[in-house]
Amino acid sequence: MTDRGPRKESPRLTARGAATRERIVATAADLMLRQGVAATTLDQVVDVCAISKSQLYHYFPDKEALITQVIAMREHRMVVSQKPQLDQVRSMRDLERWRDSLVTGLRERGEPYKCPIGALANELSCRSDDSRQSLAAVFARWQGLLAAGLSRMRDSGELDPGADPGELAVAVIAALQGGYLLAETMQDDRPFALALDMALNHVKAQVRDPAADLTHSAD
Amino acid sequence: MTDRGPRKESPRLTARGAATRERIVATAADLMLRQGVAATTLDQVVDVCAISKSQLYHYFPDKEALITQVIAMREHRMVVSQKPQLDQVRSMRDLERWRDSLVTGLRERGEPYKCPIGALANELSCRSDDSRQSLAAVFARWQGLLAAGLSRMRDSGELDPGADPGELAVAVIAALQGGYLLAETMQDDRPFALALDMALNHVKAQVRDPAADLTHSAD
DNA sequence: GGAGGACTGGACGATTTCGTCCAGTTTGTG
DNA sequence: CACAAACTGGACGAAATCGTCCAGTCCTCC
Repeated sequence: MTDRGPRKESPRLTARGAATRERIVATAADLMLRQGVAATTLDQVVDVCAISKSQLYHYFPDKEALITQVIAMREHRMVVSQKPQLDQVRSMRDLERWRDSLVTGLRERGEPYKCPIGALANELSCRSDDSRQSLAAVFARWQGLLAAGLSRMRDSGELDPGADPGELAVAVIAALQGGYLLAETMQDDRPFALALDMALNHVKAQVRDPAADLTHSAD
Repeated sequence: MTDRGPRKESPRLTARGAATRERIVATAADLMLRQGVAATTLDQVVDVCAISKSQLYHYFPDKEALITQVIAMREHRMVVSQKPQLDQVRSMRDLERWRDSLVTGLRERGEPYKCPIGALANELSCRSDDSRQSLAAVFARWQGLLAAGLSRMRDSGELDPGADPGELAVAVIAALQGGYLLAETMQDDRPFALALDMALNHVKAQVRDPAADLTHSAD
């Protein structure tokens, strides 16, 4: 995603040009997270980004194309921030660490209590089927990262062999999304934490044999 | 909500007038659920509703006021459809019935896989603080109905005395919301069912004594 | 049967937003 | 240096949308 390689009809792009382009997308992504997609004006992007309108239309044919790139950036950022952690998941403790970093991340960053992907999905899923499918793919990828971790837990015997990592991952992400929505609406981060706790308990309920766990957790 | 009683400055409203007014709100609510609030035009409302624009502005000073009424109608409908069921909740079985009716309701009604309240919350929470607070109040009321049921389960001994109905309700509603979002985005109702199953399992984990349950569930 | 609310129907102005256009300047690199 | 890409800056047209206005008709209840 960072270097998007030899795309179609990219008429030679300088490092500087690529940087500007990236900055435009980042600015749009930020505004769209705070205000919504429809409520974000191209003139706003131009102003905040401190460029002239011609530049915006130099890099993007229209607003649609910009939105598409915003989605791509959100996917990229999700992978960058989630993959390192989720790839480490091999036990419930790892999963709890993941949850903790999400909760503290929610509190600390100055952004609204929103999921950058979920907010886009909510607004765009009914506007263009292309966007909807892209967002569905992002969710699928996120679930895939989580499901891989759960699979490792299952293969190592921590999870019950009958547990379905894919289904568990879907449920966990759903809790995550709902937690974001309630937290944002009520301006309170507790719903987010409660939702994630529920999700982890749901996973924990599939832990193979709690007693067996005690045998090697006597640290 | 249906009869909104003696509101401020309601200059005598005929039955017919009230009906038209209600029809406008219902039409707007429907369009806004399908397309989003910002994407719904007043001209669209006028067209679908088959009234003239003057009528719309006869009943509502501006779009904001209409949105406010849409929120009120959504709350009313939520209470009408949820309260009867949730007031009956006294056991896990009742809760499962509630879940089942939500799942089948999702499939059967022709609407998108969206929560009418959650979709509004997602779009409006960052636009006006008034709307955000109204929606927060709706969520709170919904959670209250559910929490009341969980309280009855706790008082009757089905739930552990240490269980917190309020927190449980928040988590369940969060799962519900996330389930809606994933279902809509992926155009698949399974995430919704998975999320609700997780939520009910979370409640069930607080059931006091599973063994005692067997004594009177031999039907 | 009369008063007042319900309603038509479309013209209209104001504003916002998208997207175009272009003449000219700056920057960077072969 | 020369060329190409990066960039300015604002004027501009087109379209959509909000909201106003009004002359006149229809309905309904007292």
